[in-house]
Parts: sequence; structure tokens; C-alpha cells
Amino acid sequence: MPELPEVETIRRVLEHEVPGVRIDRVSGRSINMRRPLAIEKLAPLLTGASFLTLRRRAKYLLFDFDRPGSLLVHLGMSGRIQLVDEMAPLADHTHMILTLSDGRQLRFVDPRRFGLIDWLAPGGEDTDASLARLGIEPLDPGLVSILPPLLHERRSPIKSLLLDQRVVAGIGNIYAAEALWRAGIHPRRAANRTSLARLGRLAQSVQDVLKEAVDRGGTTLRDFSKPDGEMGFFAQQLAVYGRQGEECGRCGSAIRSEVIGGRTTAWCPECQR
DNA sequence: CCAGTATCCTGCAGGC
DNA sequence: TGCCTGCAGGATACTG
Repeated sequence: MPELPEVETIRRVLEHEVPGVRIDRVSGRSINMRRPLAIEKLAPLLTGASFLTLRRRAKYLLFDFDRPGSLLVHLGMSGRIQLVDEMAPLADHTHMILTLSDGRQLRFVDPRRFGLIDWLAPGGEDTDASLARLGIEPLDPGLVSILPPLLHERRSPIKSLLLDQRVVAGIGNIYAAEALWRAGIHPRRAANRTSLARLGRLAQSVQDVLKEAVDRGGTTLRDFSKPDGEMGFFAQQLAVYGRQGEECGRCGSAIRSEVIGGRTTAWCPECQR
């Protein structure tokens, strides 16, 4: 269940593990995901390729090789990547397996199939339908100056805009709630009825909470030796997400929760206005 | 263009 | 035990 920090953690682990490793075999079964997964199309593109670098854009991973083009991966709600010995037992809903030259396999598992595995031709970062319309990267150093004026001309609940990938690309339901708590802004507040100063504090909170989570993922990364090779999950310190009914850590009020823009949203009625 | 809802899919927790 | 409902960390097509 990956948000940006989890995806970034996976990127860092894989960037440490796979460069120079060659793909000997591609297996799996073509299946409907967010886009149709076409193993027979991917196999000739990937077989024999060696990993070079790993990039992240929003919650997308891009694998680069010693040949033109990139592998584009999105984990959706339930996607996982495993880097395991080729003899390791196969998880349910393993859709694609890359057998590597070092005896391991890179496996893509996604029960709900909201994720995406596709090939990007050279230059595809700019033309791919999903990537091309992504908004600003939330960890971009310019976020605090760029985001407030963008939000300020919109009427939607501020929470919905944080989740809109065309505005800012990579914030998910957890960190949207956490950033709003830190900034003291009610998730249902209309963005255009929020001062630019407060929107600036919100942008700063977005960066703070994401950076802290990435750092925590980096900490987990040190003892990355779990036998099943699962990646991207680490204990999280959350103030409001999933804590409805519990006491706010700042003021002691009961955390509330309602559906906003189709997503369950938790907030402190005292601290957030 | 904008805002809000419906939808893809499986797994799991909780109520009865 | 099983059956049912609702909900899940995402993204986007569609409607008004």
C-alpha cells in the first residue's frame, strides 16, 4: 500500500541491489491492470537487458537499462515488489517475474490490479498519458512558492486538491491528512478561502511529513534483510490518519473522520480550522 | 474548465 | 462455521 515515501524507499533499495544485474527471463501472464499488462510485448524488450538506474516520478518507478526505453511501474493500492531467490514460494497475484542473472527474481505482485506495468519508449516520460499531466513533485524545492497560488484559485476542499495528481503529484490519502493536521487546516476548507500564508505553511508541512517518512524508510532500509524480500513497508508515526476516536496528540480532542471527495479523512476538530 | 461521483479489483474485518 | 456488507494507502472516465 504504497505512498510516495514507500515508493522512494523501494527505489533506493533497488538502486542499491540491481544495477549491473541482467534480466535472463521474463515470465507472467497477460492480465488487465490499470493498463493491460502484455507480457509477450515486454519480454523481448526486457530479456537480456541489464539494469542501470532507477528513477521516481510521483508514485511511478522508472527502470532504466543498458538499452533505450524504460520500464514504468505503479503499485496502485495493493502492489508490492519482491526481490527474492528464484526458489522462494510464489505469492498469489504475482503478475510478472524477472529472473535475474544473479539467481534472484524481481516479482511484481498486485492483488487489486490498480497498478500498472508498461514499457516507455525513449522520450516516453514526456508523452505518456499518465506522466505528462502530473503536477509538481511534492519534494521539489520550489513547492512552497509554487503550490499556494495554484491552490488559491480553486474552490474544492483543500484535501481533494492535495490528492489531485494534476496539481501536485505523489501525495496520497495518509500524508494529505497528516500534512493538513500539521498545518492546522480543516480538510474540507475551500482552498480559495485559505490565506496564501496558510497555504504556504501547508506546502511546508507536506514536505516535512514526506521527508520524515522517507528518512524513516531509509532507516528501515539498513536492516533490509527480511527473508521474503518484501519492500516498502515501515512503521509509521501518524497523528490523525486511522486514529478517529483517539485523542489528538496536541490538544487531546477526539479525532474525527468523514468522507471528503470520496476518501475517508481524519482530522482534529480543535486544531484544524 | 471545474467539481463531484462512479468504477476498476481482491482481501479482510466485523456483524449476524 | 459461513454469508454479507463495507472499506482499503490510487487514478481517471464520466456527468452535470
